[in-house]
Amino acid sequence: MRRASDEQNVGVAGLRKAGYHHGNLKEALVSAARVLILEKGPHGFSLIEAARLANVSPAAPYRHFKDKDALLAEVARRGYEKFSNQLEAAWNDVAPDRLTALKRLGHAYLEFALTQKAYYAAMFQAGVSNLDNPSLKDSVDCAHGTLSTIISEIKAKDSAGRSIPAEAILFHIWSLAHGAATLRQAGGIPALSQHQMLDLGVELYLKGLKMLD
Amino acid sequence: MRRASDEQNVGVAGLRKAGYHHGNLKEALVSAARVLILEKGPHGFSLIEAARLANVSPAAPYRHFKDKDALLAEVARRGYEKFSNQLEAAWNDVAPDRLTALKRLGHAYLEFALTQKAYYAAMFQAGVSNLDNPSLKDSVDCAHGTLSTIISEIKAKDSAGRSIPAEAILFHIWSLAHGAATLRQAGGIPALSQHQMLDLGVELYLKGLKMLD
DNA sequence: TGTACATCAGTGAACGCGCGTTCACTGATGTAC
DNA sequence: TGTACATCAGTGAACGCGCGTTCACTGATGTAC
Repeated sequence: MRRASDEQNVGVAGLRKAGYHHGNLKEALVSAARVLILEKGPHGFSLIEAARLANVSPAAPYRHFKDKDALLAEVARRGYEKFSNQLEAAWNDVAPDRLTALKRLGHAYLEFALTQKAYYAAMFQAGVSNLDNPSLKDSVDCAHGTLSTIISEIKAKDSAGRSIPAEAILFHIWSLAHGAATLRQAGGIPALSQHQMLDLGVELYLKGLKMLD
Repeated sequence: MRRASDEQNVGVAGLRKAGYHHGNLKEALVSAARVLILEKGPHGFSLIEAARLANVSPAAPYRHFKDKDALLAEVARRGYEKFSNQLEAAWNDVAPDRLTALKRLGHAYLEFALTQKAYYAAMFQAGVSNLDNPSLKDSVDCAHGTLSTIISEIKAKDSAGRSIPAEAILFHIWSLAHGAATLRQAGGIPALSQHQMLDLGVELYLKGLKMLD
């Protein structure tokens, strides 16, 4: 059987098990959770199933995670870390101007959503409740920090000369990228790929802006 | 206790129960489902809990719905109907031009997402599986039909004179509206309301277009 | 209008299920001397 | 290097829970005559 996870780089990191001790169970559980989240969504996966996928008894995960939510939160935490890094890289990539950087940012966002569906789901579909987790909160703050840095570098006005809040611009780009990410799975428009759809949207949107580099 | 449902017009339609027969159980179950979806999301609600909310035994719902998914699908079906009507009304509302109509369409979308959270969740967060349900499929098709009509009336080019696919424009507006709808619940930008955020986004986006009325 | 009866829309008890979590345990590993 | 022992990371059986669903039933309603 070909699993969806094959296309998503959700390897079986540490899924091997030699003897009584697993050796790498924490990693194996995170991998298993990603596979299951990919298949059934962040609400559909179960700790017992993750343990099964890691060839381990149902009680074993409790040596590494306080409870089911803690595992889910760990997946989300790693997602935010990776996300933050990729957005930062896209923004800092040698770009001729801020406008191009914004486009790249949008595509980096879309790329993350498409290639890291499990992380994406854990981050944005798992419900707000896991903000309780302190180490997850740190990662979210870190991602927000990255975005804040980006925001602070954006200066823009519209064609009438009114200045536009940088947060709003970032948010609009985010909306277009998030929308494009949702396009395929909701039965989309065959003529345009998701990246093309995003590109067109951002292109038109940015025409309404005057970027001050 | 003040429930979230108070703000969402999720009444207890038909929740009364006189004697042995309920009299309006189907409606009561749909209402109950909306309340529960609002509180716990489309995956978090249970048929038994809906029955409880309608003051009825756990087996009673099966006189009106084949199974749990059928109830969820009925909620989604009604959502699509209402959605379709509201979008159509917004588009057909006496508008000086297509450009204004597009803005109104975006706001109608946002308004629906904000005031009908339970329907919205059942429609767009409940997973694709319920497309199996034929009467739900009809409603989805109906909504798509409404959008198709709208699309067919849009003719636009960008500033360089290249014509832009109408579906794409609609999709970008949808993305911005959907994004704005997600804004509050994801801890947003205090300075701009959701409607203001959408307005700004659509305004800038449409500047990049030349609408041909 | 009254009665007989089919049909409808409930009841409540029961089922099997998978889940999250706990517990006493045990085997492997690492460390002090 | 060898031994004693603490600690770590597993086991597997068990628990209580709420769920979806089924079943034989029963009370209320509607209809034919």
